[in-house]
Order: sequence, then structure tokens, then C-alpha cells
Amino acid sequence: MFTLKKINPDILLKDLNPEQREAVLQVDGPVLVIAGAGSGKTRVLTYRIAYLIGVIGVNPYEIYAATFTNKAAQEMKDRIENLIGMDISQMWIGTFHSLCARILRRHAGLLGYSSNFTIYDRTDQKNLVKTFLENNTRIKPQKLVSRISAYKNGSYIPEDPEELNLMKKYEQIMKENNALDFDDLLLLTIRLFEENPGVKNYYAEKFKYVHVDEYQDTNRTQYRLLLHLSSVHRNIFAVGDEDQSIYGFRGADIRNILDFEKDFPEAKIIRLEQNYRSTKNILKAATKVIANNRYRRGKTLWTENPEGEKIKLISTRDEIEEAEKVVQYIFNSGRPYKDFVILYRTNAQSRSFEQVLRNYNIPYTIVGGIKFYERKEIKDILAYLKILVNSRDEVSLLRIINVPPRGIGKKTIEFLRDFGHRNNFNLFETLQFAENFGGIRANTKLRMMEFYENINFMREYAREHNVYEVTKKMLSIMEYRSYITSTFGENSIEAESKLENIDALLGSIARFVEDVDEPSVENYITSISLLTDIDEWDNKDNIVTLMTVHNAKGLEFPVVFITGLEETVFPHISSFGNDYELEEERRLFHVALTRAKEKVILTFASRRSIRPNSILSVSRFIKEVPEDIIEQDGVSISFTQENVSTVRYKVGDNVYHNLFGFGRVLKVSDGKVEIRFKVGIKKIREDSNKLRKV
DNA sequence: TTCGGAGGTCTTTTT
DNA sequence: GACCTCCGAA
Repeated sequence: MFTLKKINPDILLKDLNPEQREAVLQVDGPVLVIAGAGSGKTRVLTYRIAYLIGVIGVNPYEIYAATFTNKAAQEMKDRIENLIGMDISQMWIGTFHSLCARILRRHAGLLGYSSNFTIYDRTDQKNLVKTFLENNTRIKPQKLVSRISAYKNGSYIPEDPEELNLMKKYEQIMKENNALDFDDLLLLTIRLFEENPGVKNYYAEKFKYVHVDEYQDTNRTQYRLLLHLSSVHRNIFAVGDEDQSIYGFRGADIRNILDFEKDFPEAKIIRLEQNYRSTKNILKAATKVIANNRYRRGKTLWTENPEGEKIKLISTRDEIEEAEKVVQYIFNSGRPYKDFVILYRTNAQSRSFEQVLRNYNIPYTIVGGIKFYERKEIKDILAYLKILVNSRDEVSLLRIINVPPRGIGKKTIEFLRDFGHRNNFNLFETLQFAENFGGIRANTKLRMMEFYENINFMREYAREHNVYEVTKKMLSIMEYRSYITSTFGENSIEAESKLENIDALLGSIARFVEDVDEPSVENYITSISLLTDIDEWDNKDNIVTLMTVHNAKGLEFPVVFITGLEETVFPHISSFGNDYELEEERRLFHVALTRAKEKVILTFASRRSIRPNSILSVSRFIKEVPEDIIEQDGVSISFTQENVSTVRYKVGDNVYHNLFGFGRVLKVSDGKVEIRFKVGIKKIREDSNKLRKV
């Protein structure tokens, strides 16, 4: 039971400026804190919760705080415990998705799911869709999955009847698989609340104080969830900054900030405008840039920090030179590696930096991108674990039913599914009848039976053992390691790295077992399904960090490189012609700038291999930084260049193709070029990155 | 029927 | 470089 131990409020309040203090002390009723970058919003949130628990005496169990990542949740929790010197493990803090998963596990039955449901990520969704899209050429899996998601978060309404049918089919299979996607977690929680007022009231009663961090990036569904959660006590505390809203593509909606005052007319609005993070020059750049946005209310950030160095601008020929200059800068700086972050707009841009960092032997880490948990071997092992928890999870089953190869190929699987459909068994259950199947090779049948029995054995085993023991046993029963060595070669680099990954996975599972009260397979699977990119980032080591600007939200670094500042890259080409999206790109650039404490280095490359036939022009965002605080390095950039120029092919041009070598253009028509090579005549996309003029 | 290799296409951001 | 499809070998 929670024991009250009051602490002296002055201990907390002395660390805060007047506005921050006002926000902390405003404990009753709705509060909206508009907090500019670096103005101490996390501090306000942390101190407020510490104040509620330590001074007012609120039970941690009655508090919910929505954070943007699990890592942020953990850090906030630690800081609060340090401030007030008591255990607050009973407090509910985490992402919306973790909150919903937790609630849904308790009440899944009310919605017709069972509580061991599996959470599908984008790849799982895509795999599921593929099982019924088959040869549909009109609608591609990726497209359908993103449409489904857009539909669920309210940013898309399907009109095409075929698409609508496919969506229904998706929902039906998801339910059969006892699986939920990320959007379902939120939507079903809302449905749970709306269909079961008793359940909703339970949580609305329980959470006397509701907090939201990064409020500008909540979507409509999350907003509705907040309304439900705070419907009894109406103590809702939201912290956000419209200039840092960068998740519009995921349904984040500025209306949430505007409607807040409508839904809570008694709301207290507090603005935090003093920046504690950056130098005057950095802040000046950020302020000038964001002033070009029209869809904003506007605020004036100021700082007492020193003026600092100018913003450095490095211009280069191509991405290799860009990476080299960046890495040389780090190498010659004399600063610890951990002071640096290299930011980029798209994950693909990390490659050149990685290469050069390796050449220089500089340790680095990449956040996101090709994620650890998305590597094939890791996904395979996790699929094995998921099947133990929820054998109806067909996506996971299909992933491993023939890995390592057991002779269960396409035809056999078709047979199994057909049999299952006719007799009302799910795919896993059909395996037990393998013996009686006609027209299937005896050896295949035998291996199907063996597979079925092994999985059943492991399910029993998992009742008595923790995830670590289960995973080890599973690897040995399935002979997964020898499968790796035999397919990739005993001592190949590939096999070695895969085996290393498996060991790394085992290591992290072992840590999970140590940290958690109930280290079951089920709990492990849930926890990793909800991990965010940043959660996996370890910022303790002295190494350089690389990540997308999106992932850098909420973080700060002494030195920040913002790379790839060209039109079509940053701002990204997809935002052209859409004011709203262009402004989001600008907010993204603004977020990037305001991550820096001491120094910002902008880089520009006039050529990039993704657009091999274009000379890229300088990003408009560079031109929006006042010239008097920029210091140029390399070829100086004329600030009046035109837009992208695409090289067009004409008949008779001599070209070079990476695979086919030299050739001559025969014909150009609708985006394709017909070329005669030594190997014959080929049709190539005009913007193929393997093709260039010579 | 399964499996592996070859060649072609595509890549914005993420819980 | 990841993923898809197509094709030929076992």
C-alpha cells in the first residue's frame, strides 16, 4: 500500500522559473502548456507529478502520463523517484499504445478477442494482406496496408468497393488470428469504453490526474481516449508545441490543441518561452525559419545563453563527400563522439555515413532504419515464440512453418489451408491431421507431424519456464543455428553476423528475465511489440549517433549535423505542392535545429545517387537561415539557384547502365527508355538509378 | 514440388 | 540493399 510521506514543496519549486512554477502548482482542472523547444517541458511534467505525489499526497496509482516513447517514460519515472525519494512503480506511464495494450489484455473478452492476442506490426500486416491479395495487380500490399491504417486513424475514406471489400477481409482474418494492429489498440480501447460504460468509468475514476507529453503529435483517436480517461475528474495536463508537430502523416492533428480550449473552456493556458538549451545564434536561426509558417499561432522564444558560434554550412559534390566532411569534422574536433548526432530526413541516407565512419574506425550507432527486431533471423525466432502464445497467429506460423526448410512449400500450404477452411480448423490445427492427407509426400507428412508435436511440446514447456529457457530450448529443438550455418556457409560473414544477432537477442532476453516480475513468453512478446526505435538506443557509450529527424524529437546534443539539405530531399519531394505538408517539413527542420545546444552544421550535396540524373538545388530551408549567422565552407553556395533539373534522354544519347554497360537510346516513351546494349535491347525506367548519360 | 539464383523494382517520416 | 517474380535444377 502507498504510504504518504510529504516533502517540502520548496525543494521542488526552487528549480523552476515563474511560468514553470505556475504550471506545476495548477493541479486542479485542465491545463494546456504551450512549451517552445528547450523550454523545460519535460522538467515541468516531471516536477508536477513529483509535486502531486510528494506534496499533495496523490497515490501514484491514480496518475496516468502519456509519453512519446517507453524510454521517455522510464527516464521520467526515474527522475520523479529521485526527486521525491519514493517508489512510484504503481504509476501508469508509457505510450498510448502500451496503455491500451494493458487495458485490452484485461478486457479482451468483452470485445470478442482473447487476452493472448498478438500485436502485428507493419511487416506482419503486409504479410497477412499478401495471403489474400494473391495476384491482384491493381492493389499492392503496401498500399492496402497504409490505406487501412489511414482509414483507421480517420485520414482516409475508402470509396473503391474492391478496396472496401479487401479491408473487410483483412479485419475478418485479423480476428481469426486473434491479432491487433497498432491502430486497433487505440480504436478497440475506445470501443471498449464506449460499449462498456462500467469499464470506462473504472478507469476514469481511477485516473485522477492525466498527463500528455508531446501533445501536438496526438491523433484524433488518442484525443478521444484522453477525453474518456479524464471524463470524471477533468484533471488533464497537456504539454505541446505546435511548431514541433511532425507526425501529420500518422494522423497527428493540430485541432487537438485548438479543440482543447473548446472541450475544456475552463482550461488554463500557460506558455513557456525561455529556452535553456541552445545558443542565441541557434535560437535565432530556428525562430527565423519557423516564422515562414502560416499555420501557427506564433510565439517568441528567448534565451540567456551566450551567442555561440555561427551555423556552419558545408556544401559538397555528392553524398560520399558529404559523409567524408562530416566524419572529418568529428574526427578533428577533439570532442567526445557522444557529443554528435547526424540527422537526416530519410533512413536510406544513413548508408554513406556508415561507410565512412567505418573507414575512420569511429564507433557509431544507428537508431531505427533496419531495426534489430526486423532482421530475418530475429523475426523468425520471435515468430516461434509468438506461436506458443497464440497459435491462431497465422502470419507468424506461415513465417516459420518451413524455416528451417521442412519440405512444406507453397502447394502443401495451399492444401493445408484448404483443408482448414473446409473443416473449420486454423492452420496450426490442420497439421495434426497430416498423416491422413492424400497426395502429399510421406516425408513431408512426417515432418509436419514432427513440427506440430514440437510446437505443442514447447507450449507445455513454456508454462513452466521463462522466455530465456524457452528460447534456448526452441533454438535447439528446431536446429535453427545449424540451419543458418548450412544455408550461409560454415564460416561466412553472413552466418557469423546472424549467429551474433541471435546471441544478442538471447542476451536481451536474459536481461528481460532479470528485470521483470513475471518473465513469461507472453510478457516478453508484448513488451517488444511495443518498443519504439528510440527505446533501443543506448546513449551511455561514447559513440556517434545517427538517426532521422523524427527520431530525434525530444532529444538534445551538443553538436548537431543536419544533412541532405537539398530540395526534394529535405524538404522531401512528396511535400511539394501542398502547403500543409511543406510546413510540416519546415517544422521538422525546426525540430532538427533546436536539438542543438552549441553547434549546428548544415550539409548540402549537389548530387545524390537516389536522383542520379538531377543536379539538386539548395534546400529553401538553408536560405531561410539569416545569412549573417552562417559561415560557409567548401564551394560557396549561391543563394539563388533554381529548382531541380532532371536530365531527359533523347534518341541517340549514349548511356551507361550499372549492369548492362554502355548503350545507345533507341526510343523514349512514357517514362521508359529503350536502349540497345551489347547484351540486347532493354527497357529501363527513365529515372532508374542504375542509368546515366555519358 | 521445392529451392536457389538472377534480374528487376522501389525507398518519407513511425507507434 | 531489401523484396519481388521468374526460371531452371534437383
